[in-house]
Amino acid sequence: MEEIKREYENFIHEFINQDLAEGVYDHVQTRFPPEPNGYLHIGHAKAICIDFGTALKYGGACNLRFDDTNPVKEDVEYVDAIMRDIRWLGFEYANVYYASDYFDFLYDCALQLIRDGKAYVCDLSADEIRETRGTLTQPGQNSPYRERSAEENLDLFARMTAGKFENGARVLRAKIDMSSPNINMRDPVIYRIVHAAHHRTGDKWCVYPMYDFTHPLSDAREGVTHSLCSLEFENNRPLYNWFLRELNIKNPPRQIEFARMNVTHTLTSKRKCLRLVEDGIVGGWDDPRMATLCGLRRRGYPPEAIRDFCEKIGVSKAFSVIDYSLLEACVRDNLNQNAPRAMAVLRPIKLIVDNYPEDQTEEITVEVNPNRPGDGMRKTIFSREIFIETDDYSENPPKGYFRLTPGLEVRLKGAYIVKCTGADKDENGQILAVHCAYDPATTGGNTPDGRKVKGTIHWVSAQNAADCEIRLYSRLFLTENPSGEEAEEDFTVNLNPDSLAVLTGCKIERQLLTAKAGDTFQFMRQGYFCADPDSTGERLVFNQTVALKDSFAAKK
RNA sequence: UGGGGUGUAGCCAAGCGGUAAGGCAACGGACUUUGACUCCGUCACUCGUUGGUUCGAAUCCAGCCACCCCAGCCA
Repeated sequence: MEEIKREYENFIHEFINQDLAEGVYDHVQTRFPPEPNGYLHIGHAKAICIDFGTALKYGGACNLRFDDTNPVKEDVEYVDAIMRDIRWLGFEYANVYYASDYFDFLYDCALQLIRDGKAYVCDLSADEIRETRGTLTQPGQNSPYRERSAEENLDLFARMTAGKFENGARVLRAKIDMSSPNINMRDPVIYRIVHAAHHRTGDKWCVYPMYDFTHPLSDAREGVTHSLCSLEFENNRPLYNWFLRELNIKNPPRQIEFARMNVTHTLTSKRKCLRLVEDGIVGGWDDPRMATLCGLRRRGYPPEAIRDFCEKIGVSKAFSVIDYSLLEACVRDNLNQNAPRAMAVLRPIKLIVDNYPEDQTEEITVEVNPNRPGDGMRKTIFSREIFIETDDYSENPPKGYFRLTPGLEVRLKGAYIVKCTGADKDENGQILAVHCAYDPATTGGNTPDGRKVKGTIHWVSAQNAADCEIRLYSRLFLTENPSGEEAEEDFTVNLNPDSLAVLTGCKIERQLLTAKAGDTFQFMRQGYFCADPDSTGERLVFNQTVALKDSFAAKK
């Protein structure tokens, strides 16, 4: 246990440990500060795990704070979704705050800056401000309005606030240094006029504070000690500290940056995701192909697996793109341990057990999850006609093939040992059905005589199938990589009430899944199925297949 | 180009002057009532690069190279 803890030590903890040791802080408080302008995705999961995980590690609190300072982009739809997704991921926020709750406080701070001669109202247009900001190599020029008196600034700012001016007519700027090599310090805008209703404050305001001004002061007001954010804000840190210093904030929070997460084949750009939704390319933000947390949830990804993933990728400042296979490994690992099993047949072919009475059926039992004996057994029906995978029968098997082939035996999982006796074909040589004979002495697939049966295949009773719909995704990613597969295919599936399924018309073989008639499934890449928790309330899933097929193919 | 960052295996990532952890992927092999799972083994004489300091450098110093971020009245 101790070793595991040590493994997750990272540079953020080093900073915090030092702060604690030096008495800079006597506790730790963090925050997760999303802007409610979109859904949380896998990339946010890392930030959430770091923000909440760090608080947890030090016994402190982590609050959720909505950075809602730009009314034109934000919406309550997103705040609700964000809260839901964080809870689903498994984290409890101590409080929910909104930057908009601090508008009065922030306004007072702005007034203070003006009185102190550290902020001024600037009449330059957006274009003029850009032109006088200078470039990467050239310093900017002071605004002609930079030396206005505090009185004039106060009056102007009051009129801005009173709605006397149009959008963009004037802004409030911090008076710092137009020649700073850090462009963020060149008299940044801290308030702008936006005549738009805010999703929480309505029409109360028509001036809104900018991020750079809002963030440090919100952190300070909440008592945040360590403000963890991603690398692109490193350039903003001097500004973050400037506001705290100029406003004489005691016990100022400290900003620490870490590299954000990128995952191969995964699209996390808010803008692009929004377009996919708006253009109807996907069914919504929670479409299983989306990398949003709610999309992953509908894929059947357990939240524990996502947290495990975030721990495994570590925390550093190096720009990284994590291979998707790591995420999948975490999901597989979790599912393999916890998911109930079932048999399903994709691309079915009929297997007729000739010596089994036509009117007979019997109940067989199989473990729910071989890794968890405590989960008990499940029942399913065996009958004379069953479906098996087309690929599990071969007339001219390659070397090393140990599934069904004429003259040889194979075990039907949980049922009987059968020997293949031949197959029916149509005039074109297409196989219509495979025939076999079962050994009544091998109930449950046991071999009382001790004989070795190398192959075991899954199957499903042909009689008890009921129709239902299945949506099948041959690839769960939407990707920017043109070589990435994006196909979505719809299939019809037959499910019987006893957790046996026959899936017809799809390309994937050998799956294990749990199902009830009427369930909806998503196929998730090659490897596992998942029930849609929204429709069934239960997560299913797991399999092994394609990996099996691949390794088999590789051996040939 | 000014400033701020980052470079350790195919992908992440430890390492903090004493001779390159771990995970994913890959590849061998064993086991198996699903060829999955599980298990065992292999996988960096070398840390972007060139020099320097040192008995000793991935770790310290200098130069160079590559990539990322900043010129929103976005966050």
